[in-house]
Amino acid sequence: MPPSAVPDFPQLLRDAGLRVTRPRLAVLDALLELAHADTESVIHAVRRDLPEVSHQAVYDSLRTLTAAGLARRIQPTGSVARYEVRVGDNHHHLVCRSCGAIVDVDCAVGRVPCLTAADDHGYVIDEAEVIYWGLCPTCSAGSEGPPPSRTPTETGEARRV
Amino acid sequence: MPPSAVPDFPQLLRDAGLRVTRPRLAVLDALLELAHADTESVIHAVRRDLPEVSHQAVYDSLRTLTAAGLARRIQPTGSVARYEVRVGDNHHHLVCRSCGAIVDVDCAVGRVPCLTAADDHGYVIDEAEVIYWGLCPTCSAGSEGPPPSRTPTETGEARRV
DNA sequence: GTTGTTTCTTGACTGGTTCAAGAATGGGGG
DNA sequence: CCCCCATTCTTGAACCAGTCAAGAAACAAC
Repeated sequence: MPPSAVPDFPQLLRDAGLRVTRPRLAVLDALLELAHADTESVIHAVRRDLPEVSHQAVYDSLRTLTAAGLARRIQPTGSVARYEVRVGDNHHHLVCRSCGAIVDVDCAVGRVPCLTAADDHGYVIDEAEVIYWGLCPTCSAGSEGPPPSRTPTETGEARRV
Repeated sequence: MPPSAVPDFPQLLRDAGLRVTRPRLAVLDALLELAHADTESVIHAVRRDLPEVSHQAVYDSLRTLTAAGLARRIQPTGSVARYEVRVGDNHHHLVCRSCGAIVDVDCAVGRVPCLTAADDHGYVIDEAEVIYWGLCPTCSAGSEGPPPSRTPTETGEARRV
């Protein structure tokens, strides 16, 4: 993918066999802008362009885009569903136990990391999802108590792995 | 840990500074028996021993045990919360996209897999959680349609990684 | 045994997500 | 360029895992 090129969303939708609708384009724009947005954030962003879209349209679009592989849905334990546009690289996520902030991290080992499980139990594996848990710089600095901007996600003491 | 030894749950609770109550012991027994049980399954299992426990007691116990590190909570995207007793090894999970079945897999690479992120972004990382997604033998055999025993977790075509 | 704190019971409630019926819209064929 | 039909969106209600709150019961130290 050319660096910092704006994706041709209408074409991507057509390639996936989906209709090109304004809600879907607005949702894709919102995902591109927001990074790890929950559904509510997406709804708000979409309504800046299209004030009249229903929340249901956003839910439907997110589901359709996810099923088509244009978006990716993640849901760290204790969090609501979050979405991101699916870019070509296989990156993973780093989640703060205290404030829930999420950042992307590249694969630890080359391009395809722990993809091969030690024993596949007969499963046909198509994806390895990795979530690193810890404390973000802000939360680990003021140990314990800096006011979380989000609902603390099952706050617990950090455990050794 | 001695192989196939029954854990001394009362002692484990005391060591964690928790009171030894019958609901908690029953929850631990249920987790040991069930493996990746959702809350409803735990409630049913617990009520075989203690018919009168409230669902709230189970929720509280699961939260407390998780916070104390005696249990582990996982929540694959699209699924409800599931719990397992926390054993010493650092294993991961293999989830069927179609029927939601979950099995354990050992670490891919030695004992600590992709634990070290390529860039920690200043986070203090304490755990790496790996979920492999795919189709279980049953679901991949009858391609598409064998009646899922559970709610299909956001069924989508298998994607390449 | 007594006492004080933690935990459990009961019952109501929340909020993210889904369901359902009908209106609107996108896009290929005429 | 317009028509038509399947797909998609709007509206409004419902669902359900999980949480909150107040009082009763149980655990554990003395």
